[in-house]
Amino acid sequence: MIESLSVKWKLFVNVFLKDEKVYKVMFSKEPVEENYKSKTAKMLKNDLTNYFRGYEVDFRCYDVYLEVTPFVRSVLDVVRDIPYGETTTYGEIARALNTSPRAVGVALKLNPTPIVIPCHRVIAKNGLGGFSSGLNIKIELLKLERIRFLFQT
DNA sequence: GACGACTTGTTAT
DNA sequence: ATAACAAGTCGTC
Repeated sequence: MIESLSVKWKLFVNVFLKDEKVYKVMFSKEPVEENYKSKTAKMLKNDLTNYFRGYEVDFRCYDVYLEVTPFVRSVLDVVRDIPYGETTTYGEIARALNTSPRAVGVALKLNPTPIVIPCHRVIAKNGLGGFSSGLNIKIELLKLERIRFLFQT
Protein backbone atom coordinates (compact mmCIF):
# COMPACT_ATOMS: atom_id res chain seq x y z
CA MET A 1 0.00 0.00 0.00
CA ILE A 2 1.47 3.30 -1.09
CA GLU A 3 0.63 6.50 0.73
CA SER A 4 1.14 9.92 -0.77
CA LEU A 5 1.36 13.41 0.62
CA SER A 6 2.35 16.88 -0.56
CA VAL A 7 3.82 19.86 1.20
CA LYS A 8 3.87 23.30 -0.36
CA TRP A 9 7.18 25.04 -0.69
CA LYS A 10 8.80 26.84 -3.62
CA LEU A 11 7.29 23.89 -5.43
CA PHE A 12 5.24 21.08 -4.09
CA VAL A 13 7.26 18.39 -2.42
CA ASN A 14 5.59 15.04 -2.82
CA VAL A 15 6.40 12.05 -0.71
CA PHE A 16 5.38 8.46 -1.19
CA LEU A 17 5.46 5.94 1.60
CA LYS A 18 5.42 2.19 1.37
CA ASP A 19 5.07 0.04 4.46
CA GLU A 20 5.66 3.07 6.69
CA LYS A 21 8.95 3.72 4.95
CA VAL A 22 9.84 6.64 2.74
CA TYR A 23 9.71 5.29 -0.77
CA LYS A 24 10.22 8.29 -3.02
CA VAL A 25 10.42 12.07 -2.86
CA MET A 26 9.78 14.23 -5.87
CA PHE A 27 9.16 17.87 -6.72
CA SER A 28 6.38 19.15 -8.93
CA LYS A 29 4.38 22.22 -9.87
CA GLU A 30 1.14 20.69 -8.70
CA PRO A 31 0.47 18.63 -5.59
CA VAL A 32 -0.29 14.95 -5.86
CA GLU A 33 -3.55 13.56 -4.63
CA GLU A 34 -3.12 13.04 -0.92
CA ASN A 35 -3.82 9.65 0.50
CA TYR A 36 -2.23 8.93 3.82
CA LYS A 37 -3.26 7.79 7.26
CA SER A 38 -0.37 6.06 8.97
CA LYS A 39 1.23 7.66 11.97
CA THR A 40 4.55 7.82 10.15
CA ALA A 41 3.02 9.70 7.26
CA LYS A 42 1.31 12.23 9.50
CA MET A 43 4.51 12.79 11.42
CA LEU A 44 6.45 13.25 8.21
CA LYS A 45 3.95 15.75 6.83
CA ASN A 46 4.31 17.73 10.02
CA ASP A 47 8.10 17.54 10.01
CA LEU A 48 8.32 18.60 6.38
CA THR A 49 6.03 21.54 6.96
CA ASN A 50 8.20 22.71 9.81
CA TYR A 51 11.33 22.11 7.81
CA PHE A 52 10.13 24.35 5.00
CA ARG A 53 9.19 27.01 7.53
CA GLY A 54 12.86 27.08 8.41
CA TYR A 55 12.91 25.00 11.56
CA GLU A 56 15.63 22.46 12.17
CA VAL A 57 14.34 18.96 11.56
CA ASP A 58 16.14 15.64 11.81
CA PHE A 59 14.86 13.11 9.29
CA ARG A 60 17.09 10.31 10.48
CA CYS A 61 14.28 8.68 12.43
CA TYR A 62 12.50 7.74 9.20
CA ASP A 63 13.14 4.48 7.45
CA VAL A 64 13.84 4.66 3.77
CA TYR A 65 12.82 2.00 1.31
CA LEU A 66 16.07 1.57 -0.58
CA GLU A 67 16.34 -0.59 -3.65
CA VAL A 68 19.96 0.12 -4.47
CA THR A 69 23.33 -1.59 -4.58
CA PRO A 70 25.33 -2.02 -1.36
CA PHE A 71 27.75 0.66 -2.48
CA VAL A 72 25.05 3.26 -3.00
CA ARG A 73 23.51 2.33 0.32
CA SER A 74 26.82 2.87 2.10
CA VAL A 75 27.19 6.32 0.55
CA LEU A 76 23.64 7.29 1.47
CA ASP A 77 24.21 6.06 5.01
CA VAL A 78 27.09 8.47 5.36
CA VAL A 79 25.07 11.32 3.89
CA ARG A 80 22.22 10.78 6.33
CA ASP A 81 24.57 11.59 9.18
CA ILE A 82 25.42 15.07 7.93
CA PRO A 83 23.78 17.36 10.48
CA TYR A 84 21.30 20.10 9.66
CA GLY A 85 23.00 23.24 8.41
CA GLU A 86 26.35 21.61 7.63
CA THR A 87 27.94 20.44 4.43
CA THR A 88 30.52 17.93 3.22
CA THR A 89 32.23 17.43 -0.10
CA TYR A 90 32.17 14.52 -2.49
CA GLY A 91 35.86 14.10 -1.88
CA GLU A 92 35.53 13.72 1.88
CA ILE A 93 32.90 11.05 1.53
CA ALA A 94 35.06 9.30 -1.04
CA ARG A 95 38.00 9.29 1.35
CA ALA A 96 35.92 7.95 4.19
CA LEU A 97 34.70 5.10 2.00
CA ASN A 98 37.95 4.53 0.14
CA THR A 99 36.46 5.24 -3.23
CA SER A 100 36.46 8.03 -5.79
CA PRO A 101 34.53 11.31 -5.72
CA ARG A 102 33.18 10.50 -9.12
CA ALA A 103 31.55 7.34 -7.84
CA VAL A 104 30.07 9.24 -4.91
CA GLY A 105 28.44 11.65 -7.33
CA VAL A 106 26.82 8.80 -9.22
CA ALA A 107 25.62 7.25 -5.97
CA LEU A 108 23.98 10.48 -4.81
CA LYS A 109 22.16 10.80 -8.10
CA LEU A 110 20.58 7.45 -7.29
CA ASN A 111 19.11 8.73 -4.05
CA PRO A 112 15.34 8.26 -4.38
CA THR A 113 14.52 10.53 -1.47
CA PRO A 114 16.12 13.98 -1.46
CA ILE A 115 15.62 16.03 1.73
CA VAL A 116 14.95 12.92 3.82
CA ILE A 117 18.41 11.80 2.77
CA PRO A 118 20.01 15.25 2.61
CA CYS A 119 22.09 14.92 -0.52
CA HIS A 120 21.90 18.70 -0.97
CA ARG A 121 24.38 19.02 1.89
CA VAL A 122 27.06 17.46 -0.29
CA ILE A 123 28.79 20.05 -2.43
CA ALA A 124 31.90 20.08 -4.59
CA LYS A 125 35.20 21.20 -3.20
CA ASN A 126 35.32 24.34 -5.32
CA GLY A 127 31.79 25.08 -6.35
CA LEU A 128 28.62 23.37 -5.54
CA GLY A 129 28.27 20.22 -7.59
CA GLY A 130 25.01 19.11 -9.12
CA PHE A 131 21.51 18.05 -8.21
CA SER A 132 19.36 15.70 -10.24
CA SER A 133 16.08 17.47 -9.46
CA GLY A 134 17.52 20.80 -10.56
CA LEU A 135 20.43 22.80 -9.24
CA ASN A 136 18.15 25.69 -8.29
CA ILE A 137 16.36 23.46 -5.83
CA LYS A 138 19.67 22.55 -4.22
CA ILE A 139 20.47 26.22 -3.83
CA GLU A 140 17.09 26.94 -2.26
CA LEU A 141 17.51 24.07 0.18
CA LEU A 142 20.91 25.36 1.23
CA LYS A 143 19.44 28.82 1.73
CA LEU A 144 16.67 27.34 3.79
CA GLU A 145 19.22 25.81 6.13
CA ARG A 146 21.05 29.12 6.12
CA ILE A 147 24.20 27.58 4.77
CA ARG A 148 26.51 30.26 3.53
CA PHE A 149 28.53 29.56 0.47
CA LEU A 150 30.56 32.16 -1.30
CA PHE A 151 30.27 33.05 -4.92
CA GLN A 152 33.29 34.18 -6.86
CA THR A 153 32.68 36.80 -9.49
C1' DG B 1 40.35 30.55 -15.08
C1' DA B 2 40.74 26.75 -18.77
C1' DC B 3 42.35 22.11 -19.99
C1' DG B 4 43.69 17.21 -19.32
C1' DA B 5 44.42 13.03 -16.62
C1' DC B 6 42.89 10.01 -13.22
C1' DT B 7 39.29 7.74 -10.72
C1' DT B 8 35.53 3.99 -9.94
C1' DG B 9 30.68 2.42 -9.74
C1' DT B 10 26.75 2.63 -12.80
C1' DT B 11 24.61 2.27 -17.21
C1' DA B 12 24.26 1.28 -21.89
C1' DT B 13 25.85 -1.62 -25.95
C1' DA C 1 32.03 -8.59 -21.19
C1' DT C 2 33.25 -4.22 -22.55
C1' DA C 3 32.96 0.64 -23.38
C1' DA C 4 31.06 5.11 -22.20
C1' DC C 5 29.62 8.16 -18.74
C1' DA C 6 29.17 11.12 -14.30
C1' DA C 7 26.07 15.49 -9.00
C1' DG C 8 34.62 15.16 -8.80
C1' DT C 9 39.47 16.43 -7.96
C1' DC C 10 44.15 17.50 -8.71
C1' DG C 11 48.10 19.15 -11.34
C1' DT C 12 49.75 22.10 -15.03
C1' DC C 13 49.71 26.12 -18.21
